[in-house]
Parts: sequence; C-alpha cells; structure tokens
Amino acid sequence: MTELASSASAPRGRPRSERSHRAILDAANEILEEHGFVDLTMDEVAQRGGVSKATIYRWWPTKGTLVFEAFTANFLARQPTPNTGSLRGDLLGALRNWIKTVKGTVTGRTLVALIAEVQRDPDLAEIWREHFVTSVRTQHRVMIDRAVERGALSPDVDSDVVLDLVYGSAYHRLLQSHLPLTERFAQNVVDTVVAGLQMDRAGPNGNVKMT
Amino acid sequence: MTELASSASAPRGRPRSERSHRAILDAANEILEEHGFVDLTMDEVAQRGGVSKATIYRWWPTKGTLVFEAFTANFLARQPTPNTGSLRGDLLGALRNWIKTVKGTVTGRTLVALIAEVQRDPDLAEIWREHFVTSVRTQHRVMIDRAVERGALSPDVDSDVVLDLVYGSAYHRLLQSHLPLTERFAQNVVDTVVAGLQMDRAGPNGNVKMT
DNA sequence: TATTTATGGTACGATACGTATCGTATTCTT
DNA sequence: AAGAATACGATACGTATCGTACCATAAATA
Repeated sequence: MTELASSASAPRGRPRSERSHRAILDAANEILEEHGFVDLTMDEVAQRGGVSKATIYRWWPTKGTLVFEAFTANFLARQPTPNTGSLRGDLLGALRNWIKTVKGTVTGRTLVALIAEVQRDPDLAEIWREHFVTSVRTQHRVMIDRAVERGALSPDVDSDVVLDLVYGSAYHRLLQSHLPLTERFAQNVVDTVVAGLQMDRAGPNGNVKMT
Repeated sequence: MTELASSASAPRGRPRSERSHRAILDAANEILEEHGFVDLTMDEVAQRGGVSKATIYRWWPTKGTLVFEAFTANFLARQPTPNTGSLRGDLLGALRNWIKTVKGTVTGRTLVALIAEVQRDPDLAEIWREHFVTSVRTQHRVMIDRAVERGALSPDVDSDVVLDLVYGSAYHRLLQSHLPLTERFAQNVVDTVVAGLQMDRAGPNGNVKMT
C-alpha cells in the first residue's frame, strides 16, 4: 500500500519504527480493556506506549481510526465462517460465534463504542464501511452462496436482506440493550429467517410487486 | 411526577418558567436542524433561547437528556401503528412509516446521534430504554397481538424476535449505511419474516430444542 | 415581610482532542 | 563523507465544550 516498488527502491528517510507502531496499538488495546473507548485518552496511549503524541497523530488522524485498527484484526480473527452443510447450521453457528465474541466482553464494548463513534465522524464512517462492514459481510455472504449452490435456496434470494435480518436483529439487541442475546434468541432468529426463505422456492422475495 | 398533590398545595417559591422551558426545547430543535447533535452546544442553546445556561442544567443534567426530550415527542407522533387487517400490511405500513421518518431527515440524523450518545452515557441509556425503546416497542407489539387474535399467527410466536427482525434490520441499515432503505428492502424484510412465521403454525419458534 | 425557589448573566474549572515546534535520530542518495 | 529526507520523543499550546459556581434579582407562598 505505502510503497509498491518495495524491492526496487527503499524509501528515502528514516523508516517507520515498527516497535513504536506495535507499542501504540498494544497500549490502545490495554487501555480499552481497562477503561473503554470514551475514557481512552491519546495522552495516556502516548505515555504508556513510550512514544510521543506527535508520532501517534502522524499515522492515525483521529482517536477513532487508532482504536479501529487496534480493534479490527482482533475481531475479524474471531469470526470464522462455519461450514456445516446446511444454511441453518451455518447461520446459527455464525450467530453463536458473534454472540460469544461480543456478549459481556471488551470486544463487544469496543464494537459498540466504535459504532457510536462512526455516527459522529464521517471520515471514520467511510473507513468503517470499507474496511469493516464490507469485509465482514463478504465473508458472511459465503454461507448464503453455498446454500444456493446446494440448491437449498433460490438464486433470487437477496443475500443482503438475509444478512440484515440475522445480524441486524443481533446488533439491535446489542445496541439497544432491551433484551439479552440468548441462545434461544439466536435459534428463533435463524429458524424464522430460514423458514421464510425456504417457504416457496420461487419465493417470498419474488413477491416484491405484490402490495 | 414533580408534584402529585398539585391541587392541594401549590409549590412554595417561584414557579418554573414555561416560557423558558419551551424556548430551550425550541432552540435545541432549531440547532439540531441546522448543525446536528455533535455541533449543538449548550452555550448556543442558552443564547438562542434567551436563557441562562444554569437554567438549562437545572432541568436537564446533560446535553443528551435535553436533546432526547426535544426529539422524542416529535418522533413518536410520526409513528402511528397501522391497522390494515393483515400482519403483512401492518408491518409493511409501519416499516414504511419509519423509513419515511428517518431517511434523509433531521429526525433520522438526530435518532442516529442519540443512539450513539446512548452508548457513551449509561444514565442516558437508561432513560432511552425506559422512555423510548419500551414505548415504541409496546406500540409496535400491538400488530403482532392482533394477528394472534385473528388466528393468523400462533400464540407461541415470540413477538420480541419479530420486532427485532423487522426493526433490527432497518436500524442496521440506518446505522451502518452499507445499503439504502428502499421500498424493495422493506418488502423483502416483511415478506420473509411473515413467511417464516406462518410456515408452520406450531412453528419455527417451537423448534427451540432442535439443535 | 420573610422565605422559598427559579432566572439571567457570567466567570471559571476540568478535560481532552489535535497542532506546532524543536532538536535529534536514522536511513538513503550523491 | 556530506547532505537530504523522513521519523522520532518531548513538550507546550490553542481550541473547544461540557458542566459548575456564584451572584443579584424576580416571582411566588406563608
């Protein structure tokens, strides 16, 4: 990304300190665990990482972008896409993974805080959509594509709507906190969606014109 | 709330200025329209409302609570619960109302900002759940109860999950902005959910133990 | 009239983001 | 070896904005 012709010519000046890079991200993750996003201050990241604040701002324009990078790799690694042979099994497995990752965890609290921050910072919102939402959804969409390939699902099904139904309802409970993310909830959601999709192969999703 | 025995004894000192009360809420709504939640400052509310900042903080402990009150009545008034005689018609009508209210509007931007603020302020979160989420959901649940009464839906259906599916997916698109809130989206969501619920009267929601 | 409560005006404390400056360090180029 | 380019740590500062403190005054009751 930074330099495509890496072997041809090395960059001119002093190279970026990989040690500082890691120290900053590690410090950010530490503070996130201890205090959470709102009470994480850039001064503390600098102090604990043994770096200057100028160095942080040289590479991350805002607090949000820093926390985003500290968070993302960690989160994505915990979201493998299951492959159980059935749509129901895949969706339920994926939703269970997600719940386990976010429910009552630092990761979950940081996820919530980042979604909140995204609503306040348009620049971060763009990064969020392109580097988080898009990649997660691309991964998740595989489950639906496989079901179509197996012939278990009509190709006319709108995979975006399927993902919105499953994950939208889950994010809803995470953000509104009106009800807990239980195993029963996961099963009800997946069962209802899968039933709704398989009802008619031509499909409820073809009913678009029926008002 | 403030004084139950209103007729028996009037409160002792100078009464609250209803003029200032309204001026503060009006100013807040004005600024929300012009600048949005993040750039709304309490000083500007005070200045534009012709009141002192101390007066604002006497009645609203935080910026979030003030904006919440300025927003809520306005929003709730725009969310009537349709009664079309069918579950599909009701849910689709309600979802269309919601989309119309939030898509590309000041109300929508303020809703988003308040949900973000709720994630940062636990006190506001409690008010939000009790005075917004709960009342909206109570209203919406009527649509499902009516379907059960008509015999169109099993009483075993978990109405909370139904609401989470329909509104969760919609809030998901509002907050993540990955895809637009189109008419087609609304129809797909409602059709899939309704189909999933009616598939088997005993129901997908009875499948809880089947893993 | 005394007491109680609310108001407007304003100054101030606290916090924290993000910028600016400076001398120094590390690397490549010539 | 000298110079150019870039990164680094330290630190002070500007800026914004929330929320509090204090005052004299206004409006109501007892």
